[in-house]
Amino acid sequence: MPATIDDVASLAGVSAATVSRALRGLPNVAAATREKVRRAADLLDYVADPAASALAAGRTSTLGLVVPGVGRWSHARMLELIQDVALEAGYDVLPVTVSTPGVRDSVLARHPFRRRVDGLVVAEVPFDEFQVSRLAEGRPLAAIGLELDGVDTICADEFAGIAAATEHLLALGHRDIAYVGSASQHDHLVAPSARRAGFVATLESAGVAHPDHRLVESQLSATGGAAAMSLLLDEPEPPTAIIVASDEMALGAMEVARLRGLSLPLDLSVIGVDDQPVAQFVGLTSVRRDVPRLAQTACRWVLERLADPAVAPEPRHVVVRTDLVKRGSTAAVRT
Amino acid sequence: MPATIDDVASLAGVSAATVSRALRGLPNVAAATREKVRRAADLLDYVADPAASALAAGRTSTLGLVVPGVGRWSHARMLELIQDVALEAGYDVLPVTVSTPGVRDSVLARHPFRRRVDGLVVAEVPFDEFQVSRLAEGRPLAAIGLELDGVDTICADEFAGIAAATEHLLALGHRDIAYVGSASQHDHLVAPSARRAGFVATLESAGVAHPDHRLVESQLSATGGAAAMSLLLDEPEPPTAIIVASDEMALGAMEVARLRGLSLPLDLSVIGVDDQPVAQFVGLTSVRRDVPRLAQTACRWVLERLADPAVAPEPRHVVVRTDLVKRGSTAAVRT
DNA sequence: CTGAAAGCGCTTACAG
DNA sequence: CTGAAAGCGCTTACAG
Repeated sequence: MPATIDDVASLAGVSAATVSRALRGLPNVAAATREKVRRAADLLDYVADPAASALAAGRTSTLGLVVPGVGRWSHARMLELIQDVALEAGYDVLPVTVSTPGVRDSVLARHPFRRRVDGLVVAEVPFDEFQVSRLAEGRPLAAIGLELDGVDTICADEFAGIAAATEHLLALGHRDIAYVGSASQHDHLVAPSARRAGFVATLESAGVAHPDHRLVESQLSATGGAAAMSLLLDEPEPPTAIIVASDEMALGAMEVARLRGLSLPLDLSVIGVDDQPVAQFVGLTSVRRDVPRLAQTACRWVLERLADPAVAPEPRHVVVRTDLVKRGSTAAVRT
Repeated sequence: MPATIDDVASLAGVSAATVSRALRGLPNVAAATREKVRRAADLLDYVADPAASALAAGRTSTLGLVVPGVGRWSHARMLELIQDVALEAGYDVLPVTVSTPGVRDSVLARHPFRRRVDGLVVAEVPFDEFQVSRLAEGRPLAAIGLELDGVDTICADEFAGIAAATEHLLALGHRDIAYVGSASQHDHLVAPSARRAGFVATLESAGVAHPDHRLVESQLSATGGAAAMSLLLDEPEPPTAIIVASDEMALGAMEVARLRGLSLPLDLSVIGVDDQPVAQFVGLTSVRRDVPRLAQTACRWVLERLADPAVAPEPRHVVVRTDLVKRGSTAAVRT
């Protein structure tokens, strides 16, 4: 049986209240007392029971996190980054993965965070204002990649990123460009619509056509990229360049293109999104998103509001710049 | 403020004890009473406070999970699968990602599961018996991909999988084969050593050489595969076939090979591990691991022991078969 | 089948 | 700076 606060108290010769104060670093504890308590706690390998603390204090010291599966590099990274920031601040993180709209609804119905977390971060999962407030139940919440009025939001400048990618291809002489976006369109999800809009707007202002069959939707995975590429290559006249919504997709797409006998980047230019480590290795041109910035900011905002409920009375909305990293996967169009 | 058990009790006109019993489906509650209580709870949107339950019952209804980061498809899948099984049984999952030996040691020091979980699953994170028992502190634990005496373990037959892959290449006439394994070698981690052994043993029994420079180690990611491939292709006489330890690695490796002007599979045969969805799409020959079986079994074992501490007094050790799925990325050696 | 009461292990005003 | 005491919201023997 693990030691309790009373064990520590009697070993240190003080009251349980003093142990509690000393160990949590509260003020108004004599330095000598604190030292004595610390030694006793160490000796007994004491850690406060989180359930008892939560019940007594009315705080769980846990953060909820909603992510759309962790199959994608950027979401796996977000999970790790948020866990790091939270742990640093003495918070656990309770992640829930929401892979489909069905799961999302069952999550909403099951209240997985009810009384379980003090605040939460929602990362790129399609929720509207109402659903998000149902999840939060009055607790601090920050959203990544969502457009929501009442809560803190941070997202990458997806429009500018894809616009830059499109311009890059135009500058290389491409006039038949395809865009493969995420299949999970949603009013409040920033990426899918902003990217698409960045693509379309750039082509339009250059006077270049963007027929519907050049706008494809697929899963944000290598498999999804491979599937979309197959589709595009099945057409009588395939595009000369393609922008896909993640680097994973790009890898899958490039592999299929090469399987089909295309020589890259001569026959086809490819651009991904995220600029995850592999992009540099395989020379993939990619729209870099500052994933650490997105994840850490969202997490810190929640911690801030937890520490001081009066901070930033108005919801914060930040857009983080994206950068096009040009590499060898894009080249001048074949003439 | 969310409703408490007393709110439900007074609304239903019964005692808190009866509410507790009725809602948890315990026997010895009149059907009519149970119905009445359920309606009251629904009306008040009541969910029992997990902290209070945990404190009173001495159980947290939470499972701990240790995974080595979630950047890899198989680990992300395991997280999802285990979450599903656990939720089904009324348990939450508290995952901790351990990406480096440094993090592993700090996890051991910080007791992240102390009083926080009822049992735990450890998936492919290098722990020895002593460390695992320190984590478990007497609670049920199951390990995936680890060779440990005192606890339930389940792993894929990595030796047979890589042996089959190697035989396949030999049958295709390859005599210069490279193997790229995981950089995280560890006495108790099954995959790295079993795979390597399967590779070496198969070549030896066929009388084929396996010089040291054909045994490479790298990260289990597309980046790691790309890096290893670069290394191998820098040699004066590159191998004609390569087995890499994950499908992600294979994608990275193939991309680099093609970038360098090789034509696949004519100039180079490639085999991955896992057979994740993308493998089928890009025609990658891969050693299929039954990830759902691994994850679900481990999770169920823990739940079983939680339900009945007397079950299976002896630790269980199961090895799950692997299957080589042959596709177009492997072909006869060029003559 | 149901209820009253104790207790789980903490934290937090309140006194001193 | 420290302690005694109440209380957080449940569950669980124990009685009936």
